[in-house]
Amino acid sequence: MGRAPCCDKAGLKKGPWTPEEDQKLLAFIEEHGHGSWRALPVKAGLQRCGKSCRLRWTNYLRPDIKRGKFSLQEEQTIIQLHALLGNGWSAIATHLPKRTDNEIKNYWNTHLKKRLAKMGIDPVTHKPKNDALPSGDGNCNKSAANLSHMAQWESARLEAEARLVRQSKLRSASSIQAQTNQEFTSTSNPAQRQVGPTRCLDVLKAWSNNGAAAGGMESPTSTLSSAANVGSSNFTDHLVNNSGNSSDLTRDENNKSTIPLTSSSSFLSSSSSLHDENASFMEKFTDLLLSVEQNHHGEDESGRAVIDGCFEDGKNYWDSILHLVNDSSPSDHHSPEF
DNA sequence: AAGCCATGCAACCGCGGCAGC
DNA sequence: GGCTGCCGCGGTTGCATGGCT
Repeated sequence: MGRAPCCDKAGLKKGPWTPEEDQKLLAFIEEHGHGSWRALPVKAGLQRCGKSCRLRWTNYLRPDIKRGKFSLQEEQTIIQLHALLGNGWSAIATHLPKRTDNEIKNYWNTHLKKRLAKMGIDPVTHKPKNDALPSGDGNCNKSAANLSHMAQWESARLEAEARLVRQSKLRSASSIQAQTNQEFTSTSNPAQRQVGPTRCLDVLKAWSNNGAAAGGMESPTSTLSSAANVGSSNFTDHLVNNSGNSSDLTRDENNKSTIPLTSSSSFLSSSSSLHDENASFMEKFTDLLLSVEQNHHGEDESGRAVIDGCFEDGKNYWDSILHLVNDSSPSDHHSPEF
């Protein structure tokens, strides 16, 4: 079964794009916008299928694309968002301005996945590979359940935001030629502007404040599947109560769940000092990443030694991050309230 | 210098979701 | 409500490049 290939017609070119083709595509989109991708190749005089044109535009020709090496902050954001969203590259990409989902996906597969593996962390679950987490007491499990519930919320919210971004882009597509450069370079999309790379740290801080640092905290994704089994908890009650009025909530038709869309302002209380705390956190997490990076090309064993140093006494990946959060937070008064 | 291998990245492919009819 | 076509996403492939032997 399956759909017939969109461009199986003879005469349609495949493979690498030539500068001439790029120029044609660019010129056409700048003048007319892309409109229907299906019809674009003919109008633009290109012997390509619409799909190929869309891909070339979104992944390469778009003026807002930032190329080159990923910064450590971007890496951290990717890792953290991947822990929440899994392989939701488009959703992750909405939180990394100027990066495409394809680029992020490639970077994950070629760099970050390997690095996490080298750190002894399963890149899929973001848990230590030979994880032998103690079952802990009831409180610990409860905290884990609460926090995983939170992670589920955050994950759903991020996806909803990503969806809004996509819809917004669709709406603006028709007028793209009038604002091409400005729109893409300034990230005028409100949803996209709201969501800075540091927002994911809110979740980490929340985990921290919910006793995760007490040890044995699982990664969000690792518990997502079980989160649905968690009943209404104090935490989630607070979450709903504190999420502002009902206008802050929107119904996500795909996820069939109610999701706070006003970003961290409603989901987690944020304060100006959070940025400072994040900066401090980032510095320490950067050191952690760098220590791995510096051994990236070295022997596995030497690299492992550094990793062991970073994760001594069996503390897992998330504990380390959470400890960094704690250490970076001189006062938890500014932390999310629940 | 040549061959081999690993890596990175651009591009393709197939599928699912959604909207219009 | 079912069908069809389009778009976008995620997985995968294949080529280019650089490093090593």
